Amino acid sequence: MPESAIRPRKEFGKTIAADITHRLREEIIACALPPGEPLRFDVLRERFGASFTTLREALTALAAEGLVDAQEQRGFRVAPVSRQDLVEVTDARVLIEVELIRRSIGRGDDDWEIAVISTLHRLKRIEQRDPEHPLRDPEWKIAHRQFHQALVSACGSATLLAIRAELFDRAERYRHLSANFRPRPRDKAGEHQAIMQAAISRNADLAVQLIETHIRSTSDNVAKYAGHLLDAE
Amino acid sequence: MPESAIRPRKEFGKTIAADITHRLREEIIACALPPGEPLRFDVLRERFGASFTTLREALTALAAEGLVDAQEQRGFRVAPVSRQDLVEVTDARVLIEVELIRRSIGRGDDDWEIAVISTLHRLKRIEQRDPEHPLRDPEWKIAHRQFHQALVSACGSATLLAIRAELFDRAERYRHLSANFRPRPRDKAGEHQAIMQAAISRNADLAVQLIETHIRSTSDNVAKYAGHLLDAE
DNA sequence: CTAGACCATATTTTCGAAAATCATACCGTT
DNA sequence: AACGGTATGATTTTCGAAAATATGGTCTAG
Repeated sequence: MPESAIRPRKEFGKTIAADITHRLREEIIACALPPGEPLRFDVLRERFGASFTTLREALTALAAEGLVDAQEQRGFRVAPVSRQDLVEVTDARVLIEVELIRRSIGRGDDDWEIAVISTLHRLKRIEQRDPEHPLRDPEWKIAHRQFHQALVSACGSATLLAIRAELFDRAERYRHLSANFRPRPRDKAGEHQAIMQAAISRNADLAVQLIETHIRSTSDNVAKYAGHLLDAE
Repeated sequence: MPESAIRPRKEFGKTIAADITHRLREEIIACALPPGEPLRFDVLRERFGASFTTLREALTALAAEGLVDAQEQRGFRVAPVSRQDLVEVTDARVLIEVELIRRSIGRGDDDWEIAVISTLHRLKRIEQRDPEHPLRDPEWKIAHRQFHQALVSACGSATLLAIRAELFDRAERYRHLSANFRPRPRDKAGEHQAIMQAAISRNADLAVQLIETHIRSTSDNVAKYAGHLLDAE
C-alpha cells in the first residue's frame, strides 16, 4: 500500500482541508497557538504543508466556529480571549447543556446508559494513571470529552448537539489557558461520578444542578487562575 | 471613481469570498437554490463570476452555518430539509429566543426601546404597502428580521446572538419553502404589535409566551403547507 | 515638530491550470 | 443475465503564480 506514503497525510478527513481544519482546531484549543496570535500564511504553509487556499478554507471554517477571528483584508488570528467571552461561553453552555441533559434523561435507552457508564469508566481508568495533570494527557481529554458527550447524546437534536460541541471546544480552550497556573486539579472524578449516578437514576433535577455547578466552578477556576491573561487583551 | 466599475462588485464585504458567502446565503434562504440541489462548481462559477477556491471558501462557511451540506470528495449541495430538521430548528429557536428576550427585557435601556419601536413601525409601514405576499418583498424580509433582532439585541451575549441568527436563517428558509403554498398569511402584524407592547412594558412572562407561540405557529404552518416537500427527501 | 502624501515592502486574496478522485459505461467472464 | 473489473469522462480538490491590498517608513509642506 504505497499510497499512504505518497500523498500528504490525511489523518482525519478525506480532504486535506478537513484534515487541516481538525489539526488547527486542536492546536488552538490546546493553546499551542495562543489567543490573539496572528495566523500568517507563510508560517502556516510551512507548518502544515498546504497551500494558501487550502489553509484559507480551514481558517474560514474555524472562524465560523468562533475559534478564529477573520479580519477582512488583514488576515486571520486566533480568536482572542476575554472575561466577557468566558462569561458568555459559560452562560450559553449552562443554558444548552442543562436542557440537553434533561432531554437525554427523559429519552435515553439502555444503549445510552451503557455509553454513559462505560465512558466514565474509561475516564477514571486514565485518571488513575496520572492524576496530576489530566489536561496534558491527550487520552484524558478525549475520554473527558466523550463522557460529557455521552451524557447528552440521547437528547434527540443534532442541531443542539452541534451548538453544544462548539461551546464545549471554546470552553476547553479556557481550561487549557489556566491549566499551567492552576496549583492542583480539584476533585473532578467525584463530580463526574455523581453526575453519572444522577443521570442513570433518572434524577433530572439533581443532574441538572450538578452539571451547572460543574460548568460554573470550572469557569470560576479559569477566571481565578488565568485572570491576568484575560485582562491583558 | 472608476474603481467600482473595474474590479468585481463587492456589494457586501470587503473580500469577494465574503460577498459570495452573503449572496449564496440569501439565495439558499429564499429557496432560489432549492434544498438538496447539488452545487456544482461549473454552474456556480458562471453564476457568481468567481474562481473555484473562492467559491469553496464561501461554501465551507455556509456548511458551518448549516445551510450547505459538504460531502467530502463529492462536492457540496444545499442542505436538505426534513420534518425532523424543522422540529429541531423550532425547538432550538424557542429555547434560545425565550432566554434572550428575557435578558433583553431585563437589561434593555432607552435605546433598546427605541430600536424595538422603530423597527416595528417600519415593518408595519411596509406591510401596508403590500399585505398579500410579504415574504416576496425583500424590504419586508429585512424589516422583519431587524424587528426580531432588535427585540433580543440587549441580551448582552454576542455568542448567543450569533447562534440565534443562524437558527433564524434556517427557519426563514422553511418559511420561504411554504410561502408558495400558503393560501394567505395569518395576522402577523397583530402578533408583532403584541410582542412589542409586552417587551416595552417589561412584561417578560407575557413576551416569552407570545414569542414561543409566534415561533411555533409559524413552524406549524410550514409543516401544514409544505409537508409534502418535507417527506419527499 | 506635526500632518499628510508617497513609495517600497510585506501580506493577503484571487485566479485558472493541474492533480486527485469519483461516477459511469463498457467489456469479458462465469 | 449477473458479476467484477477497467477505461473514460466528469467533478472536485489542491497548488503556486499573479493581482490586490495593507503596512511602515521617508520626505515635504505647513
